[in-house]
Amino acid sequence: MSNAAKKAVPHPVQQAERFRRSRHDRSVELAQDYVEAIADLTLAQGEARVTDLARRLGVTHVTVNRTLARLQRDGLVNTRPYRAIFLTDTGGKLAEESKRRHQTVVAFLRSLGISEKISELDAEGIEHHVSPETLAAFERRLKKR
Amino acid sequence: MSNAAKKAVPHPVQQAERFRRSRHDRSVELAQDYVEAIADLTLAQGEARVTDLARRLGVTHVTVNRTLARLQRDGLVNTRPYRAIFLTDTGGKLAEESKRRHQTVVAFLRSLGISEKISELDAEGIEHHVSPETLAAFERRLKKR
DNA sequence: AATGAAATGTAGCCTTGGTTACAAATTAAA
DNA sequence: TTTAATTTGTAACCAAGGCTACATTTCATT
Repeated sequence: MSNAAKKAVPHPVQQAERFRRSRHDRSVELAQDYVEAIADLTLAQGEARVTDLARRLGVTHVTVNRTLARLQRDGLVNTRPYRAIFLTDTGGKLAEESKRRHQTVVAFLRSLGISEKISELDAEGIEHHVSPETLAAFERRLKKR
Repeated sequence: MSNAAKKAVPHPVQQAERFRRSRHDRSVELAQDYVEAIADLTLAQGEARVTDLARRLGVTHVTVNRTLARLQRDGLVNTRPYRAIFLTDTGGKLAEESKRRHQTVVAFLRSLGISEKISELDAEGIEHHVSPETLAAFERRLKKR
């Protein structure tokens, strides 16, 4: 049975597509978490330092360091040894977008009667997988009542 | 070091907690995707084979192979060289739970007016981050109209 | 039963994201 | 200004999850 398609399985290719996207999402999540944290810290204390990020993200400063190198490579941040970290324009935009998305998801969950704590917790994972369409639906719902 | 806490930042520790959880979630996602796929395939064709899984998950058979080794190590599947893959009791339970969660999330998104395609796509990413509380809220909402 | 195709396994490499241990630079205090 | 503490950087390791290339097994077909 080479080419004959007698599988009773549901659309293997499309399935694969889904997993691929969800895998790709994962690679962007970290970047979003970082730029968001950097934006917050910069706002709150004037600058974002490696140690702050480490504490905030719950990892060691080493991990932060190497991740920042990648983010710089990808054009999201500017760093110089022993200096504060700054977002590039691209990074800044990503941060804003992420923050907005995060807030929307949290507000939406809250509107379903979920506690603040759980809303925040779940949103952290969910927000990265919400497409523009779904985000729009959330916002629609929030306005509508 | 240690005890001085004079940061103006919002609850760094709790923040870190969130990230930690979301990181942990990621490590469980793959397992869920695999057991779900194995359950589906077994149901649909009587057995789950490496190649099917590879096609389904959009990765090479090599990746599937090594992942299966990990799943076996973790007690979710039973595999023997050149044989079909079977779920353990634990694996089976996880698969069912995952499937139910997946369906609920999809149904919930659909109920918000989101297209089937997008619902499926987003659910794939979202479902892994939905806590029992939130899932319950989704179900509540689905029943309530 | 022999042979060729398909499935499965293995070796070895890559990137990401995490770690500890140690080195160097910066900052704060004596 | 020297010294001590803190912050940042670097080296070297680990596991997970991808890959390609090649070897082996199984299966189908003649």
